[in-house]
Amino acid sequence: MGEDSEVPAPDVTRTTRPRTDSRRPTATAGGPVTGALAAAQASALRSGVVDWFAEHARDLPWRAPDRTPWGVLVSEVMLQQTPVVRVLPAWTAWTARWPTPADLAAASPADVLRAWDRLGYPRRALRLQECARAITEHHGGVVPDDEARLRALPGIGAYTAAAVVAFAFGGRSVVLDTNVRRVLARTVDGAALPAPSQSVGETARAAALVPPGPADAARWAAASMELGALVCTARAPRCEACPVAELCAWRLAGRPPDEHAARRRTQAWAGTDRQVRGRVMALLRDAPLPVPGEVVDEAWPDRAQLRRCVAGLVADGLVEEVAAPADDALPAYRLPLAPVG
DNA sequence: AATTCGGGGGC
DNA sequence: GCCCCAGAATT
Repeated sequence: MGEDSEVPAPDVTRTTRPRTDSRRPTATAGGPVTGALAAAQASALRSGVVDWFAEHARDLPWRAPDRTPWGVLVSEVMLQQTPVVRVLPAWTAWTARWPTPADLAAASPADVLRAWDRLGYPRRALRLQECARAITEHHGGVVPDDEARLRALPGIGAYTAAAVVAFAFGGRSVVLDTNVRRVLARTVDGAALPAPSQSVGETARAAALVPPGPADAARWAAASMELGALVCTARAPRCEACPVAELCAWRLAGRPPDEHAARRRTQAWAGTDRQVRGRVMALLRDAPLPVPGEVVDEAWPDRAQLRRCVAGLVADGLVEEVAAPADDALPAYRLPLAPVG
């Protein structure tokens, strides 16, 4: 990111901004779509964010002109709950090694899981390979460009399908990720953070904000996400650098605290099955040969929990059991060599 | 609607 | 230590 933190001051000379005295009706996220946001206000929001994006967009590799739809899809799956900075090196190595869906479809799951490394949620890696196989077998090796077919692929949910449509094909879709949710919660609803769970009304409101033209819609999607990632951040929002601070309901209300704070429970980590599973996966990733059960047992003090987790990993297709070398020995474990299906 | 599922970095 | 991160699938 060569861009430094100098952000041009908001263009206060532009006087076309509509008066804001018509106080925004206290619309909840699920409130009426039309009328929740004046048309002029919506227009100012979109143009402010898109113009800002034109100057401040990061040049991420999956945005490069030579990107492929498959590369975009891979990036989106990797970015599901994993920050950009950690995805960057993994994505580069991954796309160089498996440039097409057919390449990934033919790989060994063990290699796939090792390349996934510590991006987290390794089942995403397996689903991505299943996705590659489905594209290879059912779509002639070509990434579908419509939301319905994308949505039907393994590991592709509402967000990712919409994102691929917009970022790989420049199509029109409703891209509503954690960043966009937060930007709209603040600018439109005046809330510090969006509600813990995404509502139908919230989706409809986001849909109403998407520009009619495909190119504009795709640009709005990228721009609103980028604003959330770089300026309108969850922790320490940089309102002084925000292109739409002048119309942001949250800032105008004095940045009130999060109403849902009490209901947000942070995911426990220490001692959970997720930690144990992660430890086992790390052990097997680093092992060139099957690891004897006796060795796996040492990976976690609570043996019952450990064995339960290993069984879960086997059931999930993330780990393969190898027959014990002797009758009185435990089976060994390794990353799966061949796809299950 | 609520749970499960990794891992790391910023604060 | 707590919180969050370009979510999806399952129950």
